[in-house]
Amino acid sequence: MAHKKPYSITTPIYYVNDRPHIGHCYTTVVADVAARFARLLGRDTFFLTGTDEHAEKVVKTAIERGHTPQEWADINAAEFVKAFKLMSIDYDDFMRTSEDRHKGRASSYIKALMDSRDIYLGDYKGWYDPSQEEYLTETVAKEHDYTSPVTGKPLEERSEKNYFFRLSKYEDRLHAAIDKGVKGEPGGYRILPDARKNEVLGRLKQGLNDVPVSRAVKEDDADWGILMPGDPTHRVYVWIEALCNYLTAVDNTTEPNTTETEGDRSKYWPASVHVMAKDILWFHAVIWPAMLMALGRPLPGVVYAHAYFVAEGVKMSKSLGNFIEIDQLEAYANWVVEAERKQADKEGREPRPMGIDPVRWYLATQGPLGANDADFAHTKFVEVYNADLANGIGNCASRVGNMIEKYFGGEVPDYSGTEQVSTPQKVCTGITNDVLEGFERFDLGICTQIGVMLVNAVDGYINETRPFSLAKQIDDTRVREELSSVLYNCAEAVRIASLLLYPVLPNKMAELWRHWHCSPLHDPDDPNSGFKAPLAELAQWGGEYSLKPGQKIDKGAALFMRASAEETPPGM
RNA sequence: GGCGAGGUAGCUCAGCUGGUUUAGAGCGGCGGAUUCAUAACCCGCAGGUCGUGGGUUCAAGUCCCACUCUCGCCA
Repeated sequence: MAHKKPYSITTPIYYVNDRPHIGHCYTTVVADVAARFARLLGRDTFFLTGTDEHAEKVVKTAIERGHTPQEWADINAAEFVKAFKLMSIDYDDFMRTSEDRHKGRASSYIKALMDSRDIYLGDYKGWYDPSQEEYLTETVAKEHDYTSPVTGKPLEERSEKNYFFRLSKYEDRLHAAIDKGVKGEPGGYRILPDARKNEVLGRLKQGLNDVPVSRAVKEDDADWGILMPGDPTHRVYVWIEALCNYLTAVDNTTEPNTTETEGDRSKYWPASVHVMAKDILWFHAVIWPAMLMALGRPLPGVVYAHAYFVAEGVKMSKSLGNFIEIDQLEAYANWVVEAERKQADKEGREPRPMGIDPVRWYLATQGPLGANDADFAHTKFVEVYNADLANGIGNCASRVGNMIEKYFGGEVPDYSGTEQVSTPQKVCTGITNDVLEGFERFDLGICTQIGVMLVNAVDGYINETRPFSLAKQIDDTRVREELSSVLYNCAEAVRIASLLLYPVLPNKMAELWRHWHCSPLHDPDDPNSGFKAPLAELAQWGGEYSLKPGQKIDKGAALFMRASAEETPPGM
């Protein structure tokens, strides 16, 4: 098989002092959607996320709160775990940089770089921003009147011995690798989207300077973070240590050896894709590949830097305090729309909240995957929810299920009377390849669009064939046969569409499969339980996993009830 | 300040190397048809000087110049 190659994807590890917000969630949802597509395609998949914990500020905050750094990190890391659970993120590992496995292996990489003289001791003079734990260039420092551009607190002028990474040495090789990436040649890596690649190329042209990778340990330093191997007077900078997490998570045959519990993960390197927000592109597109070159490790396949979400048209910032935090996304998940309330009342059941899938849908389909920022706005959320989910896939599944229930007692009709290939079936052919192609380009949008397109095709087909009119003459054998095949075609096409929509809507599609008794999951109740077969087989029209004539289909409650922008979701 | 991207229907955007269109799609809006469905689905419409002003050309969103605005990266 052509695609048996393992697929591994990473998000950045998130700064543990942050509160999870839409930005973290977006990056992680994007990676999750890709990972789910990969698994759906039958790839052996590894999806890594985690938290970046060794910052000086973590120590500071911990002390303020009366915790040890580790306790404080534990508390906050748990918040990310919780947030990602809420978002239905199905990661394979959550790396925390305070874990031994990370510290041990990261140290060994640093040591290796020192041994190869890629890291050397030099002098560094500059303006240091303690709140951000970084040095600023003279111009930037001056511009901000020698105060922190972020917090406004005074900068410290520091001069110190520092270890440097010999980034300059890799200039040509980086350029070559990026070029190869563009051409799709082996040994290269791709920076996406193109606009970002051009930025990197442009900046590369200006030449590369070696970068400091350590700071001197202070008298009162808490023992937090990794010390420079062989030099306890220096501590490894957080960012360089953090980058190492991508490797430490899978390089698990080296010390501390964790293969016993994790299995050998070496097959998951290099990462297929590193996903991140644009602010840390440089680290991932230049410094990290250079480090890998220095370490003699293969380079990642794709470095993908998305743009930002803005809130209601306004850029999110600490000063405005307008970050869309996880609680707000949770409020959407808990939102019980008016229509659902009414419907539940009519049916005498408990009204159900919309769940997290619509939020995932919005993030995945409206998000800033390109170079431009995207907006998270309530009215737009409702519009997209209604258009794509309620009126689209939800309504389509509903009308098909309803007709099968109404005309055939809920049993999938027999379609054997047809010789012709129906429109929906035609639309379904080649779909697996289209998805595969889109996936290779990391074009997640195309992958889900194909599912939407299929749903549209079914809606159009229903209007053309008018099964509801045929049903009026259902006693006529020939009409009944035609009706049977029409509805079979609809249902089978919806089933195939649902497979393609699963990566974004795992919970809702699992729900649909339960109702239709056609779950391709190992455990129909667990959207994360894995597929019985790869998409190529699952999506085969009338194949092994298809809907079978005579099998039961339950209409079930509507997947997505229409919302109104007039309503206000809870928590807002 | 340097480098780069871009300004196309209310919104989000397609329009590759100039002449298949009377400049397109999705969403919203408006009208119609229909009833299996969640006032849903389907169909039609919406009259946008393709940022501004020049130029090249038989022919320019599609090339060139200037201007203007927005944005990204860097310093």
